[in-house]
Amino acid sequence: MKAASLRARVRAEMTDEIKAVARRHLSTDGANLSLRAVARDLGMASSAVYRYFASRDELLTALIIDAYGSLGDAAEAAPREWLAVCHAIREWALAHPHEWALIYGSPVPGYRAPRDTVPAAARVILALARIVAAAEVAEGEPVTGPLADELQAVADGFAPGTAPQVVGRAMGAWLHCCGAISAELFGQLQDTVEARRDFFEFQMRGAARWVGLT
Amino acid sequence: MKAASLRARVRAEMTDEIKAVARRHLSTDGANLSLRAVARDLGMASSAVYRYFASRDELLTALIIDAYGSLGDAAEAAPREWLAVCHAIREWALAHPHEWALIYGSPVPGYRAPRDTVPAAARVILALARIVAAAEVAEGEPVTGPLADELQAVADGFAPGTAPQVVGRAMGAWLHCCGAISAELFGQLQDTVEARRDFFEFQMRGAARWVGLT
DNA sequence: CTCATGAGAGAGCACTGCTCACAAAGGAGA
DNA sequence: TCTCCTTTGTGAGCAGTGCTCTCTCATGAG
Repeated sequence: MKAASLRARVRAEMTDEIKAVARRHLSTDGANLSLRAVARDLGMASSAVYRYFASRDELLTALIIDAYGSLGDAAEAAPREWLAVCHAIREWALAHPHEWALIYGSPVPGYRAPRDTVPAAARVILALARIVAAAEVAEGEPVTGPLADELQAVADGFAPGTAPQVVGRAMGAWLHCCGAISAELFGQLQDTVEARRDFFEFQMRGAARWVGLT
Repeated sequence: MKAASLRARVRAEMTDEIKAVARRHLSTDGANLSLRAVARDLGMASSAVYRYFASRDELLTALIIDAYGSLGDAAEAAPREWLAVCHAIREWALAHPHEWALIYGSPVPGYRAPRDTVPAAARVILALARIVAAAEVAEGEPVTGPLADELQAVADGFAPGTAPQVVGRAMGAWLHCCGAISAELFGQLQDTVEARRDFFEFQMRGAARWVGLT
């Protein structure tokens, strides 16, 4: 796997370059990314790009996976504390709004790349789950029915030993976090709340209290 | 304004017909709505549609406003109770997923029609705000700083006499609601939670408790 | 040192949004 | 009633898109 990978090496570099240009286009033109424009910027024929990505959707999927990774990095780099991680996530979203829209906005073609994205997406959630699992939170009133089993399964996978209702509350906090960021990014708070950071912190403090942290 | 409106009348009918076909296309093809395809379905030249909508974006804006109206209707038709309204909103979203994506997903071209949509968007929120305003909720610990003033301004506009921190919590509940529905619709809960309705109810019960209802 | 494989070019298809000059067709004013 | 003139619809056309195909050619593998 040394000299044999020379060709694979330049291929990987080219792939990265395409993704970089595509990411730049994404941040200026929005979600309607043009493969031809990317090729034009790279000084190559549009058909050549298809040697690297079978379709525009495949390029987008690659960008989505990378975005999950980047967001995961940001979340893991923050201090292991609820508010810190939340703010790290929000700041990443503010810095990469179109990539946030790509992963948490409406699915672009009405279809979501199925399995490839799941592990990448899990990292951010895990960063929050770790905090909840590490803390001692009150269990509160239990959930019942099939939902309890499902939440128990999630708990077994993500944070063993956590009560299902705590998992449910943690997921709620995560939804609250996503909702707040998306609302801010997508213009839902326009002309209503300008103290965005304070508002977000207020929301996430509430979410933490609901989960049972502190 | 009687006979003079004959022309305006057929124009309005034509406009509605275009929007209806566009809505149908939206529900099958997703967000990448094709004006030409709509025209084709109507048996008219694509250029004729431009007599009614100056651009594809303008058509989409019209659909967005209509969607807000439809959602507002659904929310107002529900019993004036927290959980009932939340479930009505969710059920509307499940019935009109692409329209939900249109209004609460990522902005399609990176741009949001500015003022036209605001009053339409307010109705759903008002349906929830009424419930909070009508209930007697504990004020809890107060907010301070500029955020408090902004929340107070929102309170004065939406539900006079409500404490700013209650408004903040209510907005949080709304964000939680939006986040939960979007997550369900956009596939975030895939392979994790199947008891969707129970999960949503669990979330919104928690949101209500956080606001201070019941 | 050959030679197959991978990378790139370019034409082409069907589609898109949008503009333009043109042709009916109907209501408004004389 | 007759004449305009605004409104509505047409079809061609431009620039752009995703994607496929065939072709060429340099280069790394054997």
